[in-house]
Amino acid sequence: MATPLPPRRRPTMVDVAARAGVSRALVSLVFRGQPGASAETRSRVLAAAEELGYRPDSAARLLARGRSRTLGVLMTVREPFEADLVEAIYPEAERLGYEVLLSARTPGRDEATAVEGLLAHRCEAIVLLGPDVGDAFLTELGARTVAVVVGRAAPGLDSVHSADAEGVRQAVDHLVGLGHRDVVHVDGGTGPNAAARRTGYLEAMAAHGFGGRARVLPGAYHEDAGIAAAQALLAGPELPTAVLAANDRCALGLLDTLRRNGVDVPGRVSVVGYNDDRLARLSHVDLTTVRQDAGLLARHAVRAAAARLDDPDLEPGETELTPELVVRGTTAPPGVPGGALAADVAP
Amino acid sequence: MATPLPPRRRPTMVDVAARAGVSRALVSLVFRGQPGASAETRSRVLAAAEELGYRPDSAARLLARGRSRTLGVLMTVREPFEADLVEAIYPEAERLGYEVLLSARTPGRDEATAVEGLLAHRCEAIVLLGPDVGDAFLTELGARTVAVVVGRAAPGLDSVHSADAEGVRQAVDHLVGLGHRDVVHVDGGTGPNAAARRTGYLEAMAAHGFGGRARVLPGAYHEDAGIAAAQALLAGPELPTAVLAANDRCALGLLDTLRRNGVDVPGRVSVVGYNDDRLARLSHVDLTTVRQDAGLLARHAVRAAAARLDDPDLEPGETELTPELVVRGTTAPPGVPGGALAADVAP
DNA sequence: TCGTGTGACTAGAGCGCTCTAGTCGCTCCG
DNA sequence: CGGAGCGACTAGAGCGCTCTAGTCACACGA
Repeated sequence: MATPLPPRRRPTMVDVAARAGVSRALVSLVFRGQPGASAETRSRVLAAAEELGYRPDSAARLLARGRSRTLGVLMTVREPFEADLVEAIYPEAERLGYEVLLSARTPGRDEATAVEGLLAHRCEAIVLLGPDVGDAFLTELGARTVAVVVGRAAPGLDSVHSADAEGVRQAVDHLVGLGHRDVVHVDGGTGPNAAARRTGYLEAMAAHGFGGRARVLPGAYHEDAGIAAAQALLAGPELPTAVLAANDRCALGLLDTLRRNGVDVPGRVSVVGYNDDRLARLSHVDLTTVRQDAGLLARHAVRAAAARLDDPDLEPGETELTPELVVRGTTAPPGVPGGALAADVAP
Repeated sequence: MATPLPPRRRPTMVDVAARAGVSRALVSLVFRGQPGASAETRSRVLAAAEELGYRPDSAARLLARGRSRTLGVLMTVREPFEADLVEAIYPEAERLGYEVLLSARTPGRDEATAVEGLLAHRCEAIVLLGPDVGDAFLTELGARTVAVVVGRAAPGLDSVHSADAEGVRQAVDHLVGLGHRDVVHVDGGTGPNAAARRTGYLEAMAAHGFGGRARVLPGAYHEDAGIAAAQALLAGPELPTAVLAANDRCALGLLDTLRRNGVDVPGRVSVVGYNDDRLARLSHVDLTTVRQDAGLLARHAVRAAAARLDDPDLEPGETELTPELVVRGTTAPPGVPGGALAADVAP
């Protein structure tokens, strides 16, 4: 008995109800998993739905229900750390009974457009990933809907981020503990959190009594900045024994350029990144870095959104998670051949 | 005259209509940009909407309109090539008047779930990125909705992909042109398109009269496979002078491992990737690779979806784009010190 | 015998839009 | 002067659901 496919029309509840010989309301009931239908009827409805290839229309469902129970996520394709976040958002949202809609910010599509799309789809809350969202934009958005920012502090909004100064301090402690004295920081420029990381570095150096040796190189949150910084270091009078990069991508550029120029890492120079994104963990990179736990950040963000949704009068809060240093293969005590090699490399 | 914000309720057309002193229908008309409203009324409506912070609810709009004009995109966060595709899909979709909804396949969220979400949101067509979608899944999906697969051929569905054998041939031609005789292929294992690339390689080698020297190493589409292949080569009796990797990620692992073991690339061994994703283009990678034009693939995919939507009776078609070799810094003529170095490296 | 539960089911009013089929005043023409 | 034509606007049905307020049959205790 082949299913008589209606022309092209997508089957609705009415079709299922007719086929199962029950009312529309009963079908709705079954699909919402509510009590009130006998086991026998329930399975008959389900079978009818299956035969027709019926699936509930979430537009209609959204409309009829007051709430959409949908979370919008603003992301950047291509940022490995955000990918980690997205992966972690899905399960937590599901656990709390929310659907997730993704919208990407790209070079040709700004945040406003991306968010507009999410809002039009009735997202109850927006989770903004990545710190490169404008401040003015944020406050305006916060006034209009529930918004949670992941990766940086946001005044007047819910935000989840890690304690950057603390993370940097751990990295400096680790390097100093290994015996390093000349630790250079390649910073994140004007990027968000860059100031916090920079300050954290300076303070940590001072705390160890190396305030005078602290040295900050201008950088940014991408590979090219790392490459440029490495070239600057190679051209300088003497290589430091350790470099603390603004983030993992910057560290990667740095690492690669140093090695290509015959500098042994970690033998001659130790390198530390920040974020612990997937790239850092790859076996051929094996970067010592400061981990921001993407899973934890994501869970907190989703919960914050849900909490605000449950109680709109809740004060927006800032959640600061403690980052954790992950020691891998790019750090070691300053090498014995250090001085000699430095001389070799320096002009 | 402050806007008297209603408790929390999102404003609707009725609110706007009341404020502007017109009917609901007129507001709808204005928002759809249809003729039939005087310029004066139009701006009055727009002003009222602005004051109330009204934005049309796309769930309701979707429901009322027959069509959703929404394209669903199934993607994998974290695959650089897919990021390129997504970035290119947005503008083309907008050009054709479609919205885009993203849904990610993650380790904990399979394709079926991701697609289900898109379908529930009334996407008219689904664009599936990345070739790791199951075949059975595809045919079932194709029967249910308009689906376009990007990155591989798909029987009975619209698909857009590049001519893999041709791309590989270009790579082999390039290497042979440089003087290489011993070109090894690290393949993509059972991965999609891997067979096509493998065959392309074997045929190209044969065409140059080197069929007997052709050598395929088992691999996969990720960095670890490249690392393993490099280790196998290093452990072997003699290094080839060139390696053609299954894709860029594989090439990256290969590249890194070779260099770490003191093998000069491209001096001693040339390496070629496949895809030309962003990573390959980074200045510190600078990989010679076969480009699949993400922008072109994306545009074709979106257009194919739109075309099928306009005319459901259209035969599904396979679009094959010609890939193009991009010569960068990882290929060079086989080095003079080749033989000697090979002996050095071999045990 | 009647209430009074209770479990299984249904009727019908929305949700916020779109869209068809109007109505209402005008101007213009024969 | 009557109506055709037109621009500006409105009424109201309907999209596919959810949800409240039922109805109906049946068992059970007093």
